[in-house]
Amino acid sequence: MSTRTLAAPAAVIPPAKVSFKAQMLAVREDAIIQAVNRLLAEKGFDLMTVDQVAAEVGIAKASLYKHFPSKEDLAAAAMVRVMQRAQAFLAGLPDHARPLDQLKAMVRWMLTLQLAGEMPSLPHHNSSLRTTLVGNKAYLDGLMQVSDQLGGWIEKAQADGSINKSLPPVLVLYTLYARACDPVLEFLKAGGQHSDEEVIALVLQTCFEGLNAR
Amino acid sequence: MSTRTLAAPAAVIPPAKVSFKAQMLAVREDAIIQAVNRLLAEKGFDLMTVDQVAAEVGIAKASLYKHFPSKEDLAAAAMVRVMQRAQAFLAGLPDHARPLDQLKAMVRWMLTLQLAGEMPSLPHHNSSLRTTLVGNKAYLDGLMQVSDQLGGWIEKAQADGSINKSLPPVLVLYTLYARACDPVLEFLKAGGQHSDEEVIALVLQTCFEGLNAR
DNA sequence: GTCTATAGACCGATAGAC
DNA sequence: GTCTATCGGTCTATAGAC
Repeated sequence: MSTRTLAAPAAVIPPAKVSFKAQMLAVREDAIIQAVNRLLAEKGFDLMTVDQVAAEVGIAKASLYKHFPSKEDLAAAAMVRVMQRAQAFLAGLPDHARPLDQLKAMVRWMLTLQLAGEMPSLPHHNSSLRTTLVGNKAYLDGLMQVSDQLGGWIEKAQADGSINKSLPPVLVLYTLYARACDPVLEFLKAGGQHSDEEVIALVLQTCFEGLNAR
Repeated sequence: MSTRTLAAPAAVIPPAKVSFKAQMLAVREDAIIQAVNRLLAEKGFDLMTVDQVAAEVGIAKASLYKHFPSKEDLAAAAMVRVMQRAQAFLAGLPDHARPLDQLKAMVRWMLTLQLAGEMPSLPHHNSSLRTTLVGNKAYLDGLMQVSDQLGGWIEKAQADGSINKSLPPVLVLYTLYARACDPVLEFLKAGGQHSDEEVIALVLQTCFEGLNAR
């Protein structure tokens, strides 16, 4: 990651060589992060071992530590990637849509990610992991940007009357974020009575419409 | 536990002695379970060590294994206790209330338990733990009874029009259960802007009323 | 004196780190 | 590929009850 930002200007060092090395690093790092992401989604942080990551990528465990100094940093890198994907998704949304629909689209994206087994699950407890995440600027920046975007839509949606004005915006934001680790998805999927699309539609409905009849 | 069910009739063995030993065992078992429950709520299963449990109870680790054959069984015992508390709470509810209010009362109870730091948090991943739980009759029985009770109220609430009839009852049940590990509580509490009672009221509202304006 | 339960050392495995 | 720490689980010497 830092190799790219610290790379010398193209005029000083032949761009092809630097770009090649950088590409190599980037490609392998991406493979690592993808493996970490998948394993985090499948087993969670605690049950994921660094050996499994190395095995899945097909490299030596020691090579992992050339890229990431600890298991916590591996998880953080996966979260950074998720944030980048989230930002990319948000950037691709049509900006003329209703704020409520933007929010629903975002939640739908998170639910889809979770059902696809690509949503990392980190334990809320575990102080070392939290410390690493809080100290990761890329992650925090991504989280802040996403939160700002969503927060803006929330306020707009409350202003236009589509979201309950009496709810604190931060509650709405947290409630949306919580869908990223909603166990209801897993339960419903395990029941086998509904397709993925139905599961998503149901959870979206309970999230925005609630359980009460209208 | 089996000592009591296998105890000889009072006429054969002095009841005081048996009762004393049994009481000792029961009291200590309860202390163990209480400690496990607290540690499970505070740190989660993976970060809880049996040494910590022994230290908190004030007994030797080996003594723990006189009562429970494994760490997983410790967690299961804590869950059994939670289920018993849930059943006791349900039994204490006025049976003339509206089904919707019964459900809300139950969710409120779960949220209160969580805020009090008494709701064990178990990792959904972790096959050995799941195996132990599935094999624990007391836990399964408790879960089934609670689910039957809630399921009955859900159907009644849908029949009387207070809960959305288009939602599968099992979705409603899972959505209620999910409040037991809702990260929104933790987030809101960390924000420090709301009292516990406000947090509970807000989460209850989003759960039943949703985020949309009515 | 015997028997049980305890305390605390101890072991083996596993996983993170280098 | 090794080193070390940690943790789940066991073993043994001992203290205290009867």
